[in-house]
Amino acid sequence: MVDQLSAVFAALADPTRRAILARLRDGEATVAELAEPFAMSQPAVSKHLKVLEQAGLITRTRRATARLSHLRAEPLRTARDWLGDYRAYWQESHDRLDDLLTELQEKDT
Amino acid sequence: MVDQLSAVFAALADPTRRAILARLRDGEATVAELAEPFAMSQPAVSKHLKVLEQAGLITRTRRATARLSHLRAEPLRTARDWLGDYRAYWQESHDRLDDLLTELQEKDT
DNA sequence: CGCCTTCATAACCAATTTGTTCTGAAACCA
DNA sequence: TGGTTTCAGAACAAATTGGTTATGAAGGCG
Repeated sequence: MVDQLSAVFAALADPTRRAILARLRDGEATVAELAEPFAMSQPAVSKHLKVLEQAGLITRTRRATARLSHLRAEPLRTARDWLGDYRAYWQESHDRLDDLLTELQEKDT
Repeated sequence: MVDQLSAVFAALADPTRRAILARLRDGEATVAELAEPFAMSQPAVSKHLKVLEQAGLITRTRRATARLSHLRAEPLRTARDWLGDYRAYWQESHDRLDDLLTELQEKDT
């Protein structure tokens, strides 16, 4: 994988990895904890964690024999910024009033 | 690919496909026009277009012998919404003042 | 009609992805 | 020290991806 953005999107393309990220919003977790919800072996989860780490979406620390994963959401902001460049194209109508209403709606969110 | 979100992120993971989407912001284009910037065969580009179409990111129409691709940005909004759920996690500090400032800053953008 | 242009599809190939099982390293615990 | 827990890495297999070349279908044009 050459660029950061491709790595992030590729990491997000897998539902298991998205679920792992969602879990990590509640705080750090061990590999076993992260593996628990999935019908998949521990090494498979370790591989997913490696993908997430290489995309910069998690960092990892040790505590005793456990390896803790931590969410690192910064690259998600980059991805979101990229998507933001298309904001003008995902509204059907393009007349002035509609743009204004959308603009106001944006401010509210 | 099971779900829509995975398909969209997978489609975005390729720089060629992101470049195609960017080009389509300037309006519809033929396969030949889309292929022109890339050092790659026409069938390769056709395959990329198929991936984009299946992710719902383009629609296609005919005009004479040409097949025109049109940007359909709606799924990008869905992807951006998903990323938005992590907004609270991509700022380092989490104290109240910082949150308030970020909140205000958000409204400005 | 016959030709040309535009493009999709088929067949193929190499590399990558996503899972598996087996093994062993690292760090704590009795 | 020796055992246990936690996890990563190696080796393997199957499916997918991203490219190729060859072919032919669809639709104007002389």
